[in-house]
Amino acid sequence: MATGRTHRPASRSRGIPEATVARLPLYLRALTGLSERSVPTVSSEELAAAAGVNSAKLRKDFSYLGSYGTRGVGYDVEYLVYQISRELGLTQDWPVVIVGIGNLGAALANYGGFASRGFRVAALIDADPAMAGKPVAGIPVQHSDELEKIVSDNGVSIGVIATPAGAAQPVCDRLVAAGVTSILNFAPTVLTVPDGVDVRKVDLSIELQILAFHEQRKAGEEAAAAADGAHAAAAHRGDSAEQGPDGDVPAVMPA
Amino acid sequence: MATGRTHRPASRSRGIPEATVARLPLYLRALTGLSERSVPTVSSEELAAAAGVNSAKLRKDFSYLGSYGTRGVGYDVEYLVYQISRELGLTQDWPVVIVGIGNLGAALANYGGFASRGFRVAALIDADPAMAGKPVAGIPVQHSDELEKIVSDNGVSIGVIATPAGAAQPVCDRLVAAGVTSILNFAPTVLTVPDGVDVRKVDLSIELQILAFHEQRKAGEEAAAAADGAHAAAAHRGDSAEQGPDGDVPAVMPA
DNA sequence: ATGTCTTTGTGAACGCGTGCACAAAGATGG
DNA sequence: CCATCTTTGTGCACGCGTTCACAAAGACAT
Repeated sequence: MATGRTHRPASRSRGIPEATVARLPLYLRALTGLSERSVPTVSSEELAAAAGVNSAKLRKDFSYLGSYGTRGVGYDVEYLVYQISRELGLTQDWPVVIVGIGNLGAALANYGGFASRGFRVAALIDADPAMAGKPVAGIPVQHSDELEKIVSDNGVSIGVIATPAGAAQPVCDRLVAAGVTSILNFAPTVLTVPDGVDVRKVDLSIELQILAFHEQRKAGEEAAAAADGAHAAAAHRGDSAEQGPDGDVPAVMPA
Repeated sequence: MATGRTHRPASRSRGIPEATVARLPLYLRALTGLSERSVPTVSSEELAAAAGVNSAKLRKDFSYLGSYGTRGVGYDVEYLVYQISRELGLTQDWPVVIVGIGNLGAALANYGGFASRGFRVAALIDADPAMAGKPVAGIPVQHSDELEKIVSDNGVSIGVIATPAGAAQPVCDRLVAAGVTSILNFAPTVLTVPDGVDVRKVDLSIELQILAFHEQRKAGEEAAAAADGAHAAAAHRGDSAEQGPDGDVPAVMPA
């Protein structure tokens, strides 16, 4: 319900699928590269390869935006850059605040990808009084007390939370109360926000855990050829024998 | 047939859907919190709320792992923590290397979420000779020349790339050649890897761009609601005044 | 034991995203 | 102007993921 809502139920806004929106930045980056190399036009096949997706998918994605290609030729790079930028809302300047200037917050403040794409770091905010005034990435850190004033004075609608987990929800609440309606959360916590506020989560350890799963599976497949010893964990499972308990064990449970 | 390893059908391993795997870390985190508070059992409804998902989805996810719940009671927290950890492969210790010790790399090295979840930072690697030997998060940075030796000596199978975009692909190639089979990529580039290597991408600016899209859409809806009858004249927002909800585009087509 | 109550586990329906395959559209050359 | 060639745009089918709704399973009280 109110937690981490990422999808749009009443998405009749323009009918652009969420999956497509998530790929638009990918296309935009590839197109920017082509633009810098002064490539005039690009085919769906070439652009798809540069963006790392399927060409049919790319064409379908673009079809949601309109017919911006020329059959037999391809897409005009500059025109497409403009169209996607406009669609993503990057033709305007979005002021963002970063809350929590630890290692990660500092990394974000220094990250060049923001400024170059329509985002402007309006302020850095930290709860530690010792940080106040200290410049990070050329921007002086301000104390949390100023949060509400900063948000409203700068018309900030996008906030980035890079605080420890415990501080995330209170910071989130204050941001929302001050007028922020989109939040990028790096803290390992589930944020609860009112309706109408978008939250996206980036969780470093979750990504690693997903990799570990696949890694384990790969190791298990390899071990399929080799003999495996008995494992210790005594799983007391009620019934059935169908699915093997884990990836490296045959369906038959040795007694 | 045994070597047919194309994309990620993921079906044959155990039939755990990819979407479910991606949520397991979420459940695990919620369960860990309950465990620390000595909560013995939890219902699907409670756990789902803590993890920020639908309870039906959670039950279905768990059903892929087996029948670990007790009807009328719920799930045993400790038991479930163990089962999910084992499923994700977190009962073993995964050595990881972080390549590119800039702001982001340092943040990752300091991130506590790694060590606490079965991951161990085996080494920090950077191409800058001036960084060599300098300790970050208590670990001395080593020079890129040592990459292959570090990976093979430590049996590293998971690598984290936090380099600038230009260096990402070469670093990736070297990691893979040295034996790494899972890569977490923070550089804004599409990595090309051979079959059998998993890549997950975390892209900060893409997340922001997706937020900007929704933010723009929200602003457009508000404007449409305010100026009800007429098709919204996008206020003085700097961009060209044509992003009405209907989706028609200016006829100006640069050739 | 029996009945009631709670909560799981899952069959089934539905919607979304993906990829195929091809017709339409336009460029290009004769 | 016509034929051919290239590339887009999309109808369609399929599979995955989500959600509903409910029967089965067990706890608990009487």
